[in-house]
Amino acid sequence: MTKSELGERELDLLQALWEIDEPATVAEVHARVERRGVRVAYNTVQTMLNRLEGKELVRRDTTGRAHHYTAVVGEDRIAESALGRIVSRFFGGSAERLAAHLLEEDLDEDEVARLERRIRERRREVEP
Amino acid sequence: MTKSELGERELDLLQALWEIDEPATVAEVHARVERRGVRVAYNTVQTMLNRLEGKELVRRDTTGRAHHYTAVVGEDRIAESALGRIVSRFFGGSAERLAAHLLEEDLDEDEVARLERRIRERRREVEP
DNA sequence: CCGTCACTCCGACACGGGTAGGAGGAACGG
DNA sequence: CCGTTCCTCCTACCCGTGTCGGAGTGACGG
Repeated sequence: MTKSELGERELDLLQALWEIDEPATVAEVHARVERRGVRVAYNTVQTMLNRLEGKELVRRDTTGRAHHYTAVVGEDRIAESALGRIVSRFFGGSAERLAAHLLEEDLDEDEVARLERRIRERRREVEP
Repeated sequence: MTKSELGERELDLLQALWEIDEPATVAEVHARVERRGVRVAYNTVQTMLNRLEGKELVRRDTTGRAHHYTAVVGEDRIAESALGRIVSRFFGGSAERLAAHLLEEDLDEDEVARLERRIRERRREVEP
């Protein structure tokens, strides 16, 4: 059970780690999030990274002068759990209803067309 | 700009108001959320309802002994904004990518089939 | 008329995310 | 060798959500 309800900043840091995709120092993570337009102090990054370690969402390699952090959770898991909350709260727990909502409210014609093609392709794989 | 980032409990209360769909008292809202399985004190409901009023997400009619609260925001708006955050954080701002994700990860065959039909129906409306 | 009840109001506290300063120590450049 | 720089660690504070308790008050049943 993904206990989450991660804050925005925490997600920013995780995202930085996912992007870097290898053990990264505080400085590297900090640089990354700042380049994303998130203004935050170096120490703040460090603190939150350590807190994330406490939640076991991040692992820390303390060998060497600058410690290296790695995300322990994948982006998929976090995305899925965030999505799950939305689906269960606003769409009666039905991903299908969310899909229908996207269709009606958020996707333009071209996007719908591509989605349809995707569906057909998928059918070919599953149902030969 | 929907400033939101509403808490779970706040959403519970809004949802209760959406469901009741008419000016409701604290007692009514409380009863509603409790029946949903959310255990919370009457006073907590009152406090949060008043805080929601402060955020102008809820309006209060103070005529009469028991005040009546009404949601000022629609469920759609809140859902859309929550969804928007997910989309921009995890799907590069593209609802299409979210749809693709649902297709690959969350929908079963039948659901996909129904979605496809929906798409065709939509096409008939838009493109006669 | 009086006790009880049903509400509202005000105040309080916990917890967690967010933010950061300052101390202290290791390393590095000259 | 020495000052500067780069990190870590510890500590601290703010704010918002979540959670109530107790006081005060108007209404209502008997």
